[in-house]
Amino acid sequence: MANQFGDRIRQLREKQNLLLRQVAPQLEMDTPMLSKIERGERTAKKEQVLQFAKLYKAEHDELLTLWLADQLYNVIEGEPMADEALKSVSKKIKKSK
Amino acid sequence: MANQFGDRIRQLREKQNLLLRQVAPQLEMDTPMLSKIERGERTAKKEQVLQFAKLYKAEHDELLTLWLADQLYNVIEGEPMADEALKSVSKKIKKSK
DNA sequence: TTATATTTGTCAATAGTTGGCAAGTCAGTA
DNA sequence: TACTGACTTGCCAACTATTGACAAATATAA
Repeated sequence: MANQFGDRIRQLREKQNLLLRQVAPQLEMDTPMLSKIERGERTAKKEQVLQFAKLYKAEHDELLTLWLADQLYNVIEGEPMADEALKSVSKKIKKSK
Repeated sequence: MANQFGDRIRQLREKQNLLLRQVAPQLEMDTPMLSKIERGERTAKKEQVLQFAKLYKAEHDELLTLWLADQLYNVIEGEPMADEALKSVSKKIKKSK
């Protein structure tokens, strides 16, 4: 499973010398839950991505991109046609702009 | 919602002059269910994509790509960072090959 | 050991999905 | 106006997945 988001928020937390138990309450979750999110065992919800960004003074866009990428990866993981499908969606998006 | 897959299998069915009630039983589903899949109200499961391909003598790869693209689209629909996320996943995939 | 940090396991509650039926619409025909 | 055939809509019970929370286990350091 992909976990770019979790890896990043762990990195941010450690860089700021914060403990799980210090951060978790600020996101209204318990310590085990935050641990799971950082390790990719659970996924953060979208609103929480924003909260993480604020808390760590990180770019919301960066975290959101990682979070989205993880979800996309879960869809196409192991799929032989993954590349084609990704291209097709990219095209579709560009048109809709 | 994206429905490239549904549009395509409807197109295939109509091209071959088949009725919902003729096709549905071959996929072990009822007529309303097939109608819903074609209109994108429900999503086919992966095994069914293969069955559709056989039934309509279509390329499995083509249908699978459309089916995947629909799912990807649902993840990034309306997301401002969609493009970045898609690119990031494409890169990641190429590396893992 | 003891204390602190993190991870693991489990579970009930909740939310989401599935398959199927009954009833509905719609178009064409008599 | 009915009738028929093709498709769609609405609904719901059964099933599956996800959630949040807790206790307990493990790890790390003094």
